[in-house]
Amino acid sequence: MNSSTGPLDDLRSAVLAAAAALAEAGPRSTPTLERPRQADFGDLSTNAAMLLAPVLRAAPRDVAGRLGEELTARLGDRLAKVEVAGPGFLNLFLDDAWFGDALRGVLAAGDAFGGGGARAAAERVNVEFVSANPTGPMHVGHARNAAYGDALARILELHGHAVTREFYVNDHGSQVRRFAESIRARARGEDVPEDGYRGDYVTELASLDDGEISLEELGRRGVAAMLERAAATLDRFRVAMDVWYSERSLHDEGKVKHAFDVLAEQGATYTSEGALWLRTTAYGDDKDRVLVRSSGEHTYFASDIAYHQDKRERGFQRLVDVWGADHHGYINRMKAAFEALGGDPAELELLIMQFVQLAAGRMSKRSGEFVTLDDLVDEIGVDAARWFLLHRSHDTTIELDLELAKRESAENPVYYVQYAHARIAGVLAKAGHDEADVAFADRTLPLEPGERALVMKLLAFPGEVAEAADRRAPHRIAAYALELAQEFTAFYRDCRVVGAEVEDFRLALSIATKRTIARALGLLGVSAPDAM
RNA sequence: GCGCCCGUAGCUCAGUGGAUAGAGCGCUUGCCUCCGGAGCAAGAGGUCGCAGGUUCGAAUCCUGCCGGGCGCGCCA
Repeated sequence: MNSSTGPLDDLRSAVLAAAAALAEAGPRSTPTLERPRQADFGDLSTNAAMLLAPVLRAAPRDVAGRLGEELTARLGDRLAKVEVAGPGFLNLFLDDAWFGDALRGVLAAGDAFGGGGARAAAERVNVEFVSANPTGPMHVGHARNAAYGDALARILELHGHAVTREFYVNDHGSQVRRFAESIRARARGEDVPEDGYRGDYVTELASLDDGEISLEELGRRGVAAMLERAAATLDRFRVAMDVWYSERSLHDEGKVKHAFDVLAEQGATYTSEGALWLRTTAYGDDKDRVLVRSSGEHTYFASDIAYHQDKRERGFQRLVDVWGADHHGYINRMKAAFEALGGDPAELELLIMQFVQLAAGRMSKRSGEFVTLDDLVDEIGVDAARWFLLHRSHDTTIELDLELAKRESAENPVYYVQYAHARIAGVLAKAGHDEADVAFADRTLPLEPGERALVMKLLAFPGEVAEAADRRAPHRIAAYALELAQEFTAFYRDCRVVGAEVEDFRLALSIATKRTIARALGLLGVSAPDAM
């Protein structure tokens, strides 16, 4: 737990201390400290007095007045002015020196800026995502899952957690057999079976079948080939998995048996109608679930339980699974199973990605019936694709019209953000500044509104990272990056940098902005070019 | 029928108790002697699905409806 992650947190502490001076119990909930919509409401505003009023049984505006006095006593000349406004807001006007120190703080934080604000202790986190079946190419749904899981991992890392990125490989079971049968049929020039795989990619794998090998071996080779493609596609999409975890290995290494033993010890399994069941209803599921079918075959659920038990035994403090919306009906049973294994259900997070809906009538021809991740990257590039997939909340469906996306890619806001970054690089080049020396003298000329606004926006970054991390919401970083770029552009419009009397300050501000844009884009896996 | 997600500007969507609800795209009108015009400024455009409730205060929390998506296998 850090005592301070920046000037905003110092102010927040001062507000809380001032509140505590008025009422020992403090406000009934955490006060806000945020940038008001209107400039004449000050640099920052807090609702602390309104939260305190019921506790003190006093009028909110009176409480605000007293709170302002307490705050003034604590902050001295850093606080240029306080005003009581509206129903009881307290608007804070900060001194120029405060902004100068704040900017120095941003620059001094260097690569750590934005991180270190973890509200909870750092954890070892396993993020399992994509996990596309190795029997077909990855489509846009996997692309969204990949972009989201990877960005979440990057955000959690900056936030201070130790993250493992993991891909669960479904290389076991009937689908692999059907995949092998499909390849063999193509190798022989026959039609694929009724329930087989039909894409051209299956035909392309026909050479794997020399006619001698077993169906099982052919399945292994087919899966290996598909995984190689998946890894290449993900690499191109800037996703680097740490672990590719084989479902088959769970069976081969006795981990399924082990998980069954753990469940049996807890008395959570029973046999009925020739099948082995897990009593998930004891943990909130609507019905019990089969682990071993009466035929003797294990269900997919059995593998998944063993997989999660293995993750627990590998010492992660938090497990995050990123699933597609079509799996949400699976949540209760997985949570139940996790609890039956002895796990704390709070340590298992099952995040559901809503679908990418394809605009009707604009399907890709290449893969037959869907737009693949590779298609998307081919058409609009990694930066635009990742931005498009990440800039909305994961729990809302997004609509993809590939033709429209192509046409509009030049108008994509991601380029606006990148442009701001490149423009700063241009300004620095013109000033002959190498970004090494970011020192600046204390201001004698008053700060311009654009300068104050830009510093404030920079200071908001650590809080945004914390929110994005805690709420598993990378899209907030995209929104922040756009706002920061807009704030810089307004500053750039109003404040001459090169040759200005306060050039040193403005160069330092520009550099801090450039780094923060690059960092925010980096969290999304989007590049920040110096020229475009 | 039950469960999960969604319903906010023409379109795509931010906004999980605070001041006059925002952005991008699209549309209208201006702006290239000016550090990068992939830009800037101004403007039009809203019953925040509907109805109750909680609160000093609700797009936000609760309840019930309506509409859309998805899921309810001894499939994976």
